[in-house]
Amino acid sequence: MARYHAIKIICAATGLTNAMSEPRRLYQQIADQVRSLVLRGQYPPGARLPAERELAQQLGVSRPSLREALIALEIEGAIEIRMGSGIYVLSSSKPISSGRSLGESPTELMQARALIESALIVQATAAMKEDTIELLQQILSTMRAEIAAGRKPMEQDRQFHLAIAQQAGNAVLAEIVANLFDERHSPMSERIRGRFETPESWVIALHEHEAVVLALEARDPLAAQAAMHSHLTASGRRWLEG
Amino acid sequence: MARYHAIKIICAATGLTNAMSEPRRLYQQIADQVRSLVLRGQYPPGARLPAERELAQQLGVSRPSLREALIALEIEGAIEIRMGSGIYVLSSSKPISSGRSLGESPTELMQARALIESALIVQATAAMKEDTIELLQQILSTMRAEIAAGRKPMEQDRQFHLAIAQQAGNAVLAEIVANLFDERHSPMSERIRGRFETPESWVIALHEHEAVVLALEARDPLAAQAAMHSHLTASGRRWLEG
DNA sequence: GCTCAGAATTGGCTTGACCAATATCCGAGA
DNA sequence: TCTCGGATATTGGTCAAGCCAATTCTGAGC
Repeated sequence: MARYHAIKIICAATGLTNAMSEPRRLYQQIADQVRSLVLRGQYPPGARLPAERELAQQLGVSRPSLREALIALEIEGAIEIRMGSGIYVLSSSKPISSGRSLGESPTELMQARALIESALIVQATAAMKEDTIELLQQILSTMRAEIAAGRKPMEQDRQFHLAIAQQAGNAVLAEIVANLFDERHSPMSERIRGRFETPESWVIALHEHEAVVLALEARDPLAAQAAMHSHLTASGRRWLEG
Repeated sequence: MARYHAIKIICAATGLTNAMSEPRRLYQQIADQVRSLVLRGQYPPGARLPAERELAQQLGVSRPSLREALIALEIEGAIEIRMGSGIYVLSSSKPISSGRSLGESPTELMQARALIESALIVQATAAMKEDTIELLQQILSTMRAEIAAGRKPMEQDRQFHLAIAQQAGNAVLAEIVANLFDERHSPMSERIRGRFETPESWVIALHEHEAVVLALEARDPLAAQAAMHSHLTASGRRWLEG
């Protein structure tokens, strides 16, 4: 009884409906709620959140469920829980304490990709073969079809970046590029991802990919580097800001 | 009552005493327990863990506490929880850059390091703090002493590259740099290494490191990039050709 | 004004229960 | 004998209420 009530409240506040959103676990929804409270500036860094009992009641959920969400946020590094004292918002910038390398920030992940793939594509341009360019164009073609069909061309995206990396002829770098790409879909990252995967954002991403291929066709290393760097930084922004 | 019993059991199994170990939260201790069960091979990737109720009883803790630990492990990507089905062990999450293939090609490994660290040091130069430069000089100083004493300043070498990587302020990139460095000491790589580690070659490497620091002191990104790239390619040559 | 003990607050953890999703089993029908 | 479908058991998801422990607050006594 109370449960359905709570979910309804949460979904309404999040702008989701029960029907379309795949039923995420309650603690994830609660974590989103609390995160948005913080991001909304209602609780600035250093501030203390309401007590667990109160916050649970305020969100219409039970205390154990709230606690699960708080643990998730604690692992992310968004809050700090001090026994007997309260729940405190940490500064969004990475806490000095570190240690928890688990909380890899999406920002840093995309920065790393931008740095590595930008440098890589310079070498790849020099070694670029006609075959590879055709492959890239074919990937883009499939990407267009997927978008038109309302699907997410995630796999094509991966192939695109991997094909370029492989063209540089260094298996170590290619593996790093692949791993960094896949990292975006780790459980951690999935959770943080907002509603960034709209059809519109994929269209924009498609155009950025096309710009990269154009530079490659022209055998222009610097243009390719600029296009790739621009794509990955923009992609990171979309990912985070929705 | 039951609670103290549980903590005692856990601490005994973990080899900790209540007195000396700062009392970590229970869910963290439980997560460690489960993690060790998995690492011990008792539950290989893909295997299903006991049900929550059973596992909780087995570890001597309550179900909510166990659930908190499972959520932490789920976020880490160590396990997957499927509603109504069970808790499954995921393939051990790989570090961002690792894997057996890395060590198999020393040439490519050093090329990758050259590309990444060269790009990285450009950003690091901009963010370089006086403290870090002093740290680097201190590392070089120790390096000189080690060489003079006839030892191999391997650890100082590692610290040097890591300190620069960390200065760029990106944990993901820093981790990659560290992993690539360590990769050189994999069994495979060790075997390939020739006479590389003569005192003379270490002296040359020391001078290359000094050139990097000089460029950093001058706040000259391009010079730093050139020095780092030159160092790593030369280092790769020495490693292979002896 | 300061100190310190006790009360109030707050997180930590447990017990017990019910709901919902999934898996399993077993019998009816082909 | 095999297959299919539904009843049943298993398993995760969530809630309610309560007690313990750490911290903070309060006020009496100095």
